[in-house]
Amino acid sequence: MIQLTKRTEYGLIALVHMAEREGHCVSAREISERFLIPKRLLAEVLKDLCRAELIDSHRGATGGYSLALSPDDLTLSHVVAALEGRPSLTSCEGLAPGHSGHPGECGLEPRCPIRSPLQRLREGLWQLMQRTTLRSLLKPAEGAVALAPLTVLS
Amino acid sequence: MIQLTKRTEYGLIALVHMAEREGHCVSAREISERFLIPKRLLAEVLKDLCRAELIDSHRGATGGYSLALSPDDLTLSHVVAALEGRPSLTSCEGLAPGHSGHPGECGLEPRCPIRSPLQRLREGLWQLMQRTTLRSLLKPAEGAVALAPLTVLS
DNA sequence: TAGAATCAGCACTAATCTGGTGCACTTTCC
DNA sequence: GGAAAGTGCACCAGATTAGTGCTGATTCTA
Repeated sequence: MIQLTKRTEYGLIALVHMAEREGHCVSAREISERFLIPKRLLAEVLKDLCRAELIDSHRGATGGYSLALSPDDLTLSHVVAALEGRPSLTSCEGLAPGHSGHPGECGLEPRCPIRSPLQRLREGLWQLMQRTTLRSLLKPAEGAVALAPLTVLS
Repeated sequence: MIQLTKRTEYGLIALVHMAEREGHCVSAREISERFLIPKRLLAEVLKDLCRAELIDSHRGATGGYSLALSPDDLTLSHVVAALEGRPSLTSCEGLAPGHSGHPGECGLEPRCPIRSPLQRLREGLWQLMQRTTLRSLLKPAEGAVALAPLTVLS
Protein backbone atom coordinates (compact mmCIF):
# COMPACT_ATOMS: atom_id res chain seq x y z
CA MET A 1 0.00 0.00 0.00
CA ILE A 2 1.17 3.52 -0.71
CA GLN A 3 0.56 5.06 2.67
CA LEU A 4 2.58 6.32 5.56
CA THR A 5 2.16 4.39 8.78
CA LYS A 6 0.63 5.89 11.91
CA ARG A 7 4.09 5.86 13.42
CA THR A 8 5.40 8.12 10.68
CA GLU A 9 2.33 10.28 10.93
CA TYR A 10 2.79 10.71 14.66
CA GLY A 11 6.48 11.32 14.21
CA LEU A 12 5.83 14.10 11.73
CA ILE A 13 3.28 15.73 13.98
CA ALA A 14 5.75 15.63 16.84
CA LEU A 15 8.54 17.06 14.72
CA VAL A 16 6.35 19.87 13.47
CA HIS A 17 5.45 20.69 17.04
CA MET A 18 9.09 20.70 18.08
CA ALA A 19 10.00 22.94 15.19
CA GLU A 20 7.39 25.45 16.29
CA ARG A 21 8.85 25.32 19.78
CA GLU A 22 12.43 25.43 18.59
CA GLY A 23 14.85 25.96 21.42
CA HIS A 24 12.46 24.54 23.98
CA CYS A 25 12.25 21.01 25.29
CA VAL A 26 8.95 19.28 24.49
CA SER A 27 7.74 16.28 26.48
CA ALA A 28 5.99 13.28 25.00
CA ARG A 29 3.07 13.93 27.31
CA GLU A 30 2.57 17.43 26.00
CA ILE A 31 2.46 16.22 22.40
CA SER A 32 0.24 13.26 23.13
CA GLU A 33 -2.27 15.37 25.01
CA ARG A 34 -2.29 18.18 22.52
CA PHE A 35 -2.75 16.00 19.46
CA LEU A 36 -4.61 13.11 21.08
CA ILE A 37 -1.91 10.59 20.25
CA PRO A 38 -1.50 7.44 22.40
CA LYS A 39 1.33 8.40 24.70
CA ARG A 40 3.08 5.06 24.88
CA LEU A 41 3.08 4.66 21.13
CA LEU A 42 4.38 8.16 20.65
CA ALA A 43 7.17 7.36 23.08
CA GLU A 44 8.22 4.43 20.90
CA VAL A 45 8.28 6.64 17.85
CA LEU A 46 10.27 9.36 19.55
CA LYS A 47 12.75 6.79 20.75
CA ASP A 48 13.35 5.68 17.16
CA LEU A 49 13.73 9.26 16.00
CA CYS A 50 16.23 9.73 18.78
CA ARG A 51 18.19 6.65 17.72
CA ALA A 52 18.28 8.02 14.19
CA GLU A 53 19.69 11.21 15.67
CA LEU A 54 16.95 13.38 14.25
CA ILE A 55 16.05 14.60 17.73
CA ASP A 56 17.80 14.86 21.09
CA SER A 57 16.29 13.52 24.28
CA HIS A 58 16.70 14.94 27.79
CA ARG A 59 15.77 12.81 30.75
CA GLY A 60 14.59 13.90 34.12
CA ALA A 61 11.76 15.90 35.52
CA THR A 62 11.91 18.81 33.08
CA GLY A 63 13.16 16.61 30.24
CA GLY A 64 11.75 16.06 26.78
CA TYR A 65 12.83 16.21 23.18
CA SER A 66 14.18 18.82 20.83
CA LEU A 67 15.23 18.90 17.20
CA ALA A 68 18.78 17.78 16.47
CA LEU A 69 18.66 19.23 12.96
CA SER A 70 17.42 22.45 11.48
CA PRO A 71 13.90 22.27 9.98
CA ASP A 72 15.56 23.10 6.68
CA ASP A 73 17.85 20.08 6.83
CA LEU A 74 15.43 17.56 8.27
CA THR A 75 13.48 15.96 5.44
CA LEU A 76 10.60 13.54 5.11
CA SER A 77 13.05 10.99 3.79
CA HIS A 78 14.91 11.09 7.10
CA VAL A 79 11.74 10.43 9.02
CA VAL A 80 10.48 7.65 6.80
CA ALA A 81 13.88 5.97 6.78
CA ALA A 82 14.01 6.13 10.57
CA LEU A 83 10.49 4.84 11.16
CA GLU A 84 9.77 2.54 8.24
CA GLY A 85 13.07 1.86 6.58
CA ARG A 86 13.84 2.97 3.07
CA PRO A 87 10.95 2.09 0.80
CA SER A 88 11.25 -0.55 -1.90
CA LEU A 89 8.39 -0.31 -4.31
CA THR A 90 8.40 -3.96 -5.29
CA SER A 91 9.28 -7.02 -3.29
CA CYS A 92 12.17 -7.96 -5.51
CA GLU A 93 14.04 -4.69 -5.35
CA GLY A 94 17.39 -4.65 -3.69
CA LEU A 95 18.67 -1.81 -1.57
CA ALA A 96 21.11 0.05 -3.74
CA PRO A 97 20.77 0.82 -7.43
CA GLY A 98 23.70 -1.50 -8.02
CA HIS A 99 21.79 -4.23 -6.24
CA SER A 100 24.76 -6.31 -5.23
CA GLY A 101 23.05 -7.51 -2.06
CA HIS A 102 20.72 -10.47 -2.55
CA PRO A 103 20.78 -11.46 -6.18
CA GLY A 104 18.42 -14.39 -5.64
CA GLU A 105 15.82 -12.40 -3.73
CA CYS A 106 13.53 -12.10 -6.74
CA GLY A 107 12.02 -15.39 -7.79
CA LEU A 108 11.27 -13.95 -11.18
CA GLU A 109 14.80 -12.65 -11.40
CA PRO A 110 15.61 -13.43 -15.01
CA ARG A 111 12.18 -12.64 -16.41
CA CYS A 112 10.74 -9.92 -14.18
CA PRO A 113 9.99 -7.20 -16.70
CA ILE A 114 9.05 -4.36 -14.40
CA ARG A 115 11.92 -4.33 -12.01
CA SER A 116 14.30 -1.81 -13.39
CA PRO A 117 11.71 0.81 -14.42
CA LEU A 118 10.07 0.63 -11.03
CA GLN A 119 13.41 1.15 -9.38
CA ARG A 120 13.62 4.44 -11.25
CA LEU A 121 10.16 5.30 -10.06
CA ARG A 122 11.13 4.62 -6.50
CA GLU A 123 14.09 6.90 -6.93
CA GLY A 124 11.64 9.59 -7.99
CA LEU A 125 9.52 9.04 -4.92
CA TRP A 126 12.60 9.13 -2.76
CA GLN A 127 13.69 12.41 -4.33
CA LEU A 128 10.25 13.78 -3.58
CA MET A 129 10.72 12.93 0.07
CA GLN A 130 14.22 14.27 0.16
CA ARG A 131 12.98 17.59 -1.09
CA THR A 132 10.18 17.77 1.44
CA THR A 133 11.75 19.53 4.39
CA LEU A 134 10.27 19.85 7.82
CA ARG A 135 10.12 23.57 7.16
CA SER A 136 7.83 22.99 4.22
CA LEU A 137 5.44 21.17 6.54
CA LEU A 138 5.30 24.02 9.03
CA LYS A 139 3.10 26.64 7.48
CA PRO A 140 0.82 25.20 4.83
CA ALA A 141 0.79 28.45 2.94
CA GLU A 142 4.50 29.21 2.78
CA GLY A 143 5.65 25.64 2.61
CA ALA A 144 4.48 25.11 -0.92
CA VAL A 145 7.50 26.83 -2.34
CA ALA A 146 9.84 24.39 -0.71
CA LEU A 147 8.53 21.54 -2.82
CA ALA A 148 10.81 22.10 -5.74
CA PRO A 149 10.50 20.61 -9.21
CA LEU A 150 11.54 17.00 -9.44
CA THR A 151 13.16 15.22 -12.32
CA VAL A 152 13.00 11.50 -12.77
CA LEU A 153 15.38 10.80 -15.58
CA SER A 154 18.19 8.34 -16.28
CA MET B 1 4.30 1.39 4.26
CA ILE B 2 5.41 2.89 1.02
CA GLN B 3 5.30 -0.15 -1.19
CA LEU B 4 3.20 -1.51 -4.01
CA THR B 5 1.28 -4.67 -3.19
CA LYS B 6 1.90 -8.00 -4.91
CA ARG B 7 -1.41 -7.53 -6.63
CA THR B 8 -0.22 -4.33 -8.27
CA GLU B 9 3.09 -5.93 -9.08
CA TYR B 10 1.40 -8.88 -10.75
CA GLY B 11 -0.98 -6.58 -12.55
CA LEU B 12 1.88 -4.56 -13.98
CA ILE B 13 3.72 -7.65 -15.12
CA ALA B 14 0.57 -8.87 -16.83
CA LEU B 15 -0.04 -5.53 -18.49
CA VAL B 16 3.52 -5.35 -19.75
CA HIS B 17 3.13 -8.81 -21.20
CA MET B 18 -0.12 -7.86 -22.89
CA ALA B 19 1.46 -4.74 -24.33
CA GLU B 20 4.20 -6.81 -25.86
CA ARG B 21 1.55 -9.07 -27.38
CA GLU B 22 -0.68 -6.23 -28.46
CA GLY B 23 -3.49 -7.38 -30.68
CA HIS B 24 -3.40 -10.92 -29.31
CA CYS B 25 -5.46 -12.41 -26.54
CA VAL B 26 -3.36 -13.53 -23.55
CA SER B 27 -4.70 -16.07 -21.06
CA ALA B 28 -4.16 -15.93 -17.33
CA ARG B 29 -2.57 -19.35 -17.47
CA GLU B 30 0.05 -18.20 -19.97
CA ILE B 31 1.07 -15.26 -17.79
CA SER B 32 1.05 -17.24 -14.58
CA GLU B 33 3.23 -19.96 -16.02
CA ARG B 34 5.64 -17.64 -17.74
CA PHE B 35 6.22 -15.40 -14.74
CA LEU B 36 5.60 -17.97 -12.00
CA ILE B 37 2.63 -16.08 -10.57
CA PRO B 38 -0.10 -17.96 -8.65
CA LYS B 39 -2.80 -18.41 -11.23
CA ARG B 40 -5.82 -17.90 -9.01
CA LEU B 41 -4.45 -14.72 -7.53
CA LEU B 42 -3.57 -13.40 -10.96
CA ALA B 43 -7.13 -14.12 -12.04
CA GLU B 44 -8.41 -11.94 -9.19
CA VAL B 45 -6.12 -9.13 -10.24
CA LEU B 46 -7.08 -9.35 -13.90
CA LYS B 47 -10.72 -9.33 -12.92
CA ASP B 48 -10.21 -6.04 -11.11
CA LEU B 49 -8.31 -4.56 -14.02
CA CYS B 50 -11.19 -5.63 -16.22
CA ARG B 51 -13.73 -3.97 -13.95
CA ALA B 52 -11.68 -0.79 -14.13
CA GLU B 53 -11.86 -1.10 -17.90
CA LEU B 54 -8.11 -1.13 -18.32
CA ILE B 55 -8.28 -4.47 -20.11
CA ASP B 56 -10.91 -6.44 -22.00
CA SER B 57 -11.73 -10.03 -21.19
CA HIS B 58 -12.82 -12.72 -23.62
CA ARG B 59 -14.39 -15.85 -22.25
CA GLY B 60 -14.44 -19.27 -23.77
CA ALA B 61 -11.89 -21.82 -24.85
CA THR B 62 -9.55 -19.46 -26.72
CA GLY B 63 -10.33 -16.53 -24.48
CA GLY B 64 -8.04 -14.31 -22.46
CA TYR B 65 -7.30 -10.65 -21.92
CA SER B 66 -6.11 -7.76 -24.01
CA LEU B 67 -5.37 -4.10 -23.40
CA ALA B 68 -8.33 -1.76 -23.54
CA LEU B 69 -6.08 1.29 -23.70
CA SER B 70 -2.95 2.18 -25.58
CA PRO B 71 0.30 1.67 -23.64
CA ASP B 72 0.79 5.39 -24.00
CA ASP B 73 -2.49 6.19 -22.28
CA LEU B 74 -2.43 3.53 -19.59
CA THR B 75 -0.53 4.85 -16.58
CA LEU B 76 0.65 3.49 -13.29
CA SER B 77 -1.92 5.68 -11.58
CA HIS B 78 -4.68 3.78 -13.38
CA VAL B 79 -3.32 0.46 -12.19
CA VAL B 80 -2.78 1.53 -8.61
CA ALA B 81 -6.21 3.12 -8.44
CA ALA B 82 -7.79 -0.07 -9.76
CA LEU B 83 -5.93 -2.46 -7.49
CA GLU B 84 -5.29 -0.49 -4.31
CA GLY B 85 -7.52 2.50 -4.50
CA ARG B 86 -6.18 5.99 -4.76
CA PRO B 87 -3.43 6.39 -2.20
CA SER B 88 -3.93 8.59 0.82
CA LEU B 89 -0.65 9.28 2.50
CA THR B 90 -2.14 9.74 5.93
CA SER B 91 -5.10 8.14 7.56
CA CYS B 92 -6.99 11.37 7.94
CA GLU B 93 -6.87 12.47 4.34
CA GLY B 94 -10.11 12.61 2.49
CA LEU B 95 -10.58 11.65 -1.12
CA ALA B 96 -10.83 14.92 -2.95
CA PRO B 97 -8.81 18.07 -2.28
CA GLY B 98 -12.04 19.70 -1.19
CA HIS B 99 -12.55 16.90 1.33
CA SER B 100 -16.28 17.22 1.62
CA GLY B 101 -16.71 13.52 2.29
CA HIS B 102 -16.13 12.53 5.91
CA PRO B 103 -15.32 15.62 7.89
CA GLY B 104 -15.10 13.67 11.13
CA GLU B 105 -12.75 11.06 9.79
CA CYS B 106 -9.71 12.66 11.34
CA GLY B 107 -9.79 12.62 15.10
CA LEU B 108 -7.21 15.37 15.16
CA GLU B 109 -9.28 17.35 12.69
CA PRO B 110 -8.89 20.85 14.08
CA ARG B 111 -5.33 20.48 15.26
CA CYS B 112 -3.66 18.09 12.83
CA PRO B 113 -0.76 20.18 11.58
CA ILE B 114 0.57 17.95 8.82
CA ARG B 115 -2.56 17.25 6.91
CA SER B 116 -2.62 19.86 4.23
CA PRO B 117 1.09 19.76 3.37
CA LEU B 118 1.00 16.00 3.07
CA GLN B 119 -1.93 16.25 0.75
CA ARG B 120 0.28 18.29 -1.54
CA LEU B 121 2.94 15.66 -1.27
CA ARG B 122 0.47 12.98 -2.20
CA GLU B 123 -0.50 15.01 -5.22
CA GLY B 124 3.16 14.96 -6.21
CA LEU B 125 3.31 11.22 -5.85
CA TRP B 126 0.14 10.91 -7.82
CA GLN B 127 1.56 13.05 -10.61
CA LEU B 128 4.58 10.81 -10.65
CA MET B 129 2.35 7.81 -11.23
CA GLN B 130 0.26 9.61 -13.80
CA ARG B 131 3.35 10.31 -15.81
CA THR B 132 4.56 6.75 -15.69
CA THR B 133 2.96 5.15 -18.73
CA LEU B 134 2.84 1.46 -19.48
CA ARG B 135 5.01 2.25 -22.49
CA SER B 136 7.72 3.56 -20.19
CA LEU B 137 7.72 0.21 -18.41
CA LEU B 138 8.16 -1.77 -21.59
CA LYS B 139 11.77 -1.39 -22.53
CA PRO B 140 13.90 -0.35 -19.57
CA ALA B 141 16.34 1.44 -21.84
CA GLU B 142 13.92 3.49 -23.93
CA GLY B 143 11.35 3.97 -21.23
CA ALA B 144 13.50 6.34 -19.26
CA VAL B 145 12.57 9.22 -21.51
CA ALA B 146 8.90 8.83 -20.73
CA LEU B 147 9.43 9.74 -17.10
CA ALA B 148 9.15 13.45 -17.54
CA PRO B 149 10.07 16.15 -15.05
CA LEU B 150 7.61 16.61 -12.26
CA THR B 151 6.60 19.76 -10.54
CA VAL B 152 5.01 19.85 -7.11
CA LEU B 153 3.93 23.39 -6.70
CA SER B 154 0.82 25.23 -5.59
C1' DT C 1 17.05 13.39 50.41
C1' DA C 2 12.50 12.08 48.90
C1' DG C 3 9.33 12.42 45.38
C1' DA C 4 7.62 13.52 41.04
C1' DA C 5 8.19 13.71 36.25
C1' DT C 6 10.50 12.23 32.52
C1' DC C 7 12.79 8.97 29.09
C1' DA C 8 14.17 3.81 28.02
C1' DG C 9 13.64 -1.13 27.16
C1' DC C 10 11.25 -5.33 26.59
C1' DA C 11 7.48 -8.15 25.81
C1' DC C 12 2.95 -8.75 24.70
C1' DT C 13 -1.96 -8.52 22.64
C1' DA C 14 -5.52 -7.44 19.21
C1' DA C 15 -6.89 -5.91 14.90
C1' DT C 16 -6.07 -5.35 10.17
C1' DC C 17 -4.08 -6.31 5.73
C1' DT C 18 -2.05 -9.23 2.36
C1' DG C 19 -1.09 -13.24 -0.19
C1' DG C 20 -2.99 -17.14 -1.59
C1' DT C 21 -6.55 -20.99 -2.24
C1' DG C 22 -11.12 -23.82 -3.01
C1' DC C 23 -15.04 -24.62 -5.35
C1' DA C 24 -18.88 -24.18 -8.09
C1' DC C 25 -20.52 -21.71 -12.11
C1' DT C 26 -20.79 -19.49 -16.87
C1' DT C 27 -19.18 -18.85 -21.44
C1' DT C 28 -17.27 -20.23 -25.81
C1' DC C 29 -14.57 -22.77 -29.12
C1' DC C 30 -13.68 -27.19 -31.40
C1' DG D 1 -20.43 -32.60 -25.43
C1' DG D 2 -16.12 -31.62 -23.48
C1' DA D 3 -12.16 -28.90 -22.70
C1' DA D 4 -10.45 -24.45 -21.73
C1' DA D 5 -11.12 -20.14 -20.39
C1' DG D 6 -13.05 -16.32 -17.26
C1' DT D 7 -16.35 -15.12 -12.82
C1' DG D 8 -17.94 -14.84 -8.10
C1' DC D 9 -17.76 -15.68 -3.41
C1' DA D 10 -15.96 -17.30 0.62
C1' DC D 11 -12.27 -18.73 3.20
C1' DC D 12 -7.53 -19.46 5.55
C1' DA D 13 -2.80 -18.36 7.24
C1' DG D 14 0.87 -15.40 7.93
C1' DA D 15 2.71 -10.76 8.33
C1' DT D 16 2.27 -6.14 9.65
C1' DT D 17 0.50 -2.45 12.40
C1' DA D 18 -1.51 -0.13 16.29
C1' DG D 19 -1.50 0.01 20.83
C1' DT D 20 -0.53 -1.42 25.89
C1' DG D 21 1.84 -2.98 30.44
C1' DC D 22 5.31 -2.92 33.36
C1' DT D 23 9.66 -2.07 35.23
C1' DG D 24 13.75 0.58 35.54
C1' DA D 25 16.93 4.64 35.02
C1' DT D 26 17.65 9.60 35.11
C1' DT D 27 17.20 14.25 36.80
C1' DC D 28 14.91 18.32 38.52
C1' DT D 29 12.71 20.42 42.57
C1' DA D 30 10.99 21.03 46.96
